[in-house]
Amino acid sequence: MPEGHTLHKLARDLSDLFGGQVVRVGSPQGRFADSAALLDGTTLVGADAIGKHLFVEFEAGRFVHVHLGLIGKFDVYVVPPGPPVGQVRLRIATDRGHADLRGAPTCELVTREQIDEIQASAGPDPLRAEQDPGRAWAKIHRSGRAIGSLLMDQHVLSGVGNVYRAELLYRHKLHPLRPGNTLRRSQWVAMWADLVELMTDGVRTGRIDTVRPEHTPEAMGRPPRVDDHGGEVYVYRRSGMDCLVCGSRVRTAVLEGRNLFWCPRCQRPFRSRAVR
DNA sequence: TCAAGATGATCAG
DNA sequence: TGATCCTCTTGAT
Repeated sequence: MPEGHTLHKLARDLSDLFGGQVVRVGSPQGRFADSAALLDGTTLVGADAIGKHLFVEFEAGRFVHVHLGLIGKFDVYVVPPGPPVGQVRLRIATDRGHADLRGAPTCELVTREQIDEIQASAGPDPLRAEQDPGRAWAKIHRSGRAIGSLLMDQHVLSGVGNVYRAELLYRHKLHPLRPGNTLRRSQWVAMWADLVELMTDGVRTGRIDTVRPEHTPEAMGRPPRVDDHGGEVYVYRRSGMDCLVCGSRVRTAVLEGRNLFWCPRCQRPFRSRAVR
């Protein structure tokens, strides 16, 4: 589930397990073998995330940059390592635990300067302190692009993926195809505050829950359900199912190659009254 | 056993 | 806009 909260939780877990420790670093699959050899037996300083980018810092100013893409996984285990299972690109290990990276399109050694470049081009990240949501607003309110597209653009906003996009738009009663330049600043301020709260919760729990207590199936007198991505949501991957609030069929479409989900009644075009 | 699909991003045309 | 990369799971055959 590689949205921003996943990477921030990973950074925290890696720092907790390996921070300040001399670690063994390897690449069982072999594609990161040369770089891993440089890091093997050195001290892992800590890890940090910027949006969907993860940076693991080692001594001597060496950083591993990981991007999980659509299918990558970085699993952290608090048990000593056993034989690698599957295509493990990168393994970090001590006698206390290990972490295995699989499927990531990006796993590379980078310098501090390269990290600064990535950070400079990234939009504000709701999960980092002292971020300026006004930088995102400056792009949104000048753009005729769909808000559903702008929210996913990592140069506009860092860390939001398909699930948070669908759910944030639902919670703010915004149709995903509504142009960014038709939004009011007050709407964006509320959306940013909501993102900070939802994503912070996601880091804590490791899942995406967006349904307000008054809208849970239990509160609405409906049978409980389980979403297969491990979280309680309003519309994401619920196409053809009934909206939890109004009962309309949730719709789906493809926007810029990605699946879009919305409720046609709760999220009418050019209306913005909040669900709350 | 095989193909499709998945919570991303980049590049060529 | 479509192709490509990366891996694993699920469902169809």
